[in-house]
Amino acid sequence: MELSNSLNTKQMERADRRVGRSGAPDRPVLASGLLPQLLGYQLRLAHLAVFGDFSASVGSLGITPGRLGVLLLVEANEGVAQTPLAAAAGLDRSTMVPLLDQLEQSGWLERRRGPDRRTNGLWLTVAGRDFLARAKVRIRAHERRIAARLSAKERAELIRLLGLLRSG
Amino acid sequence: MELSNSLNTKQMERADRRVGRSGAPDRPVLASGLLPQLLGYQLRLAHLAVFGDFSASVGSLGITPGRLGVLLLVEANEGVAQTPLAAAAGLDRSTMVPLLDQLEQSGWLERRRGPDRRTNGLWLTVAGRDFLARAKVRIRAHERRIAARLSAKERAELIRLLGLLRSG
DNA sequence: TATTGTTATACTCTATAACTATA
DNA sequence: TATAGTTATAGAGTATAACAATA
Repeated sequence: MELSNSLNTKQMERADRRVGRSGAPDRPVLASGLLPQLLGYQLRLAHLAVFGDFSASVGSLGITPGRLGVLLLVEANEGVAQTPLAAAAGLDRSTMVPLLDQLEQSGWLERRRGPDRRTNGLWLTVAGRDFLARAKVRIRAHERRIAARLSAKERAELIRLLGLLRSG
Repeated sequence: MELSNSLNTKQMERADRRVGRSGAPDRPVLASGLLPQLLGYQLRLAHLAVFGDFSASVGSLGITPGRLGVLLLVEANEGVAQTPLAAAAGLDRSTMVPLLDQLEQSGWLERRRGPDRRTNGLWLTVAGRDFLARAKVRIRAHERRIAARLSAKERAELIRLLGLLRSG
């Protein structure tokens, strides 16, 4: 899953500047050598462009893509404990602690003591639901933007090919 | 370019465990909610899988993908100064300093005083060339592995679609 | 004055190991 | 003993600001 590992604010700005919608990326004057022939490199550039747009769009709501991803996971699994949530997000459970602290401080989720009293169940607050509704508007706009040059068929084909890559 | 920002050893191992070739990824028991429908998320998973394979393959040579990328850029632009190299790699020039220190300590490149005596020209050493030759063998094997499930036509189509995404 | 490489410093994201409370 | 959450700590990768040398 690996929802975190997200760009921070500064990195978002740099990614934006480099690959954003403001026209041509400021291409290095340097030769790129072997790099452009590599599938992984092309994948990285595309990921960077898409993720940069996502970060800029979602970031202005005051959250990073990683934290938003965690919030979406909690939405889909209300009452989930921290350790399985961390596993689903591809993070260590110790890494999840301060991340959840922040989401809790923002008032978007809360920890409730579970039946097994070692665990915390995670629940969205009303504010958290409101926030997610607003975030999803941004997400939809983002999806429209990045897929603007693809037909529905091409979009589906891209997802299929990405899946093949992943299962390789 | 953004060659760095690479996975470290620990992250490589985790990525490997999660998406590697050892069979099924250990899927979270959790519902994934909105996430799987997002193009950016699918892109991220594919990138993670490919980058994990690349890291594992290249990492056993004692270098991170980010540093190897810088080495490839120097190969394609011998004599380049630090600042334009940093720009091409998407890094700050201050970030490039310790990175180049390491490559220099590994004996793969050297700084030579340029005609403008404020600058260092960067040059591969003989050992650096040898190393790159070995690394390229790994890179080719990696490309074969990740594209194993794609026909030549599909591979080309994937690159085309990724390009469309990027120029969106 | 401006630029290059450098240093000092700090921030983000992440992990491991050890602690505590519960089981 | 084992597990869940937490804390303390560390490391990788990155940036900004300020400095010395050179232009």
